[in-house]
Amino acid sequence: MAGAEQVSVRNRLLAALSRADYRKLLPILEPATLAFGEILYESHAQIRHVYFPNDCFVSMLTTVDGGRAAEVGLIGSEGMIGVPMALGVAVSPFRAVVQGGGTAMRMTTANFRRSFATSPSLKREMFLFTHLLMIQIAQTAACNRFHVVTQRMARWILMTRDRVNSSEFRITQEFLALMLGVRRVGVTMSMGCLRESKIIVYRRGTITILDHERLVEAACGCYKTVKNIYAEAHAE
Amino acid sequence: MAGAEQVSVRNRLLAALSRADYRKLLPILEPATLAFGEILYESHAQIRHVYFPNDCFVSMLTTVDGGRAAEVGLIGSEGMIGVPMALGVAVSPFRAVVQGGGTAMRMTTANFRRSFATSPSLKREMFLFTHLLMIQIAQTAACNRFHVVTQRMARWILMTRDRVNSSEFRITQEFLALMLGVRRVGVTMSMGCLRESKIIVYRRGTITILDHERLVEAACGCYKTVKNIYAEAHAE
DNA sequence: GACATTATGTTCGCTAACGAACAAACTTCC
DNA sequence: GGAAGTTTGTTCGTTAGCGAACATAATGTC
Repeated sequence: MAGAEQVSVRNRLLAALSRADYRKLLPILEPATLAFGEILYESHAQIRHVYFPNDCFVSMLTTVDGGRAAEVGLIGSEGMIGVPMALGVAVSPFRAVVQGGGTAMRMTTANFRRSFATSPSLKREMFLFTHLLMIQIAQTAACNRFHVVTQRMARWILMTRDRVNSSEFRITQEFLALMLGVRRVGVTMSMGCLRESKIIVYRRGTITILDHERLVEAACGCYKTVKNIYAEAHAE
Repeated sequence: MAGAEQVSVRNRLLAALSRADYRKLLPILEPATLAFGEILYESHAQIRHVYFPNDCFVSMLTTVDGGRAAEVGLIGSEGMIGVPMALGVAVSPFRAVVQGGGTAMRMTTANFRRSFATSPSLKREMFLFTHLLMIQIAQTAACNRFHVVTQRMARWILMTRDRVNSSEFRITQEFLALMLGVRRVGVTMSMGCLRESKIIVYRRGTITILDHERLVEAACGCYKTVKNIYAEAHAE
């Protein structure tokens, strides 16, 4: 048994559990190191583990036309990877790709099923997160419809900032373009604009936010909308 | 007590319940007639009833920038309106608008909470549907990103067809444009194309599908993708 | 230091869709 | 039968983004 004691558990979903439920989970939680680019779930594939990110974060992608993919959700320490399991489904409809490397706690689906049935606070927190993820996905749908690349990109940078909890992080334009479902040229242009306005700087795979406030202005309202809903849900 | 016996229950989620659970629900289910355009939930508003459509269907809309809205989900007799209740949340994140008038069974949130806790098959079916709705929303997000108006419109017509279960139904271009989040001009153009190709005909608020097969070809793959996932989920 | 590799920058012509405005046709209702 | 309202058709100039191709710059590797 791996034991969760070796790594500091900083997942906020786990942190919200009742003392009793958390104690029950500890022995079956094992720490896992997730590297950038690692694929946790392939689309339509069986879910083997449920992950609770500590300091890593993961993109959920949906593919269309058998090839092109777009990000529909971004999950960090506020949530979990494997939401379908909470709904009794052991197949992931999305591809889950590690976006920022780091550690996570994980447990097998078998262990998860047992704990889930007997841990009321785990149930409650996971359902709440499922609800929030659904809102995030829906907002992304509307966002994709109405907002221009610069706005969507600014939103993505902000969402990522919140999850790495740092105003500097590594990301290439190519990769960012993949997430947003646009050409790399579009990202180059948009990032050029933000740089010219001294809102961000970047060089070869690293972005640094200079002016958080103006970045929020540059982003569409979807950023604030979703962030507020997440915040309200945990204020109650 | 209204009693569900007066209206034939044709909701397929209810139909999938165990005999015992269904019996428990019958006395608290009341029939409701829903008219086109009726708003079941306003965004961020309290959920008072959960609805199980018999022959009506309902759009879930997300707004951005405090005004413009886009449809993120379409729900008919295969599902329910009020998914957040299954996740323990009594506030609807979306606006729910009746798209096609008809009847539905409904129950109050208080009654729902009681039944939900004691009806395993209701739980199972509602979680499954929550999962499916999430997939539909995510697919819409990617669809909005990649596909042109004609494809998205064709997809919408097909999805609606499946829910009214008829190749002819009433819808104005103006309204369709609102759902897709595009200008009415765009819908006029796209529908003109489909008419020219003899795939559909229409006149003042009524669409008729002439060639179902070619309409599927004109639509993006998102239609088939989601439809197959729904079908597989109920084949198990 | 030379070289391959990766990341970013720039250009081209083209198309889908935008906002705005107006015209025409069909219904409804008095 | 005429007026008002609703639905559909068409046009205008403008813009964001597309696909493709190529140029430059930074980094790692032997």
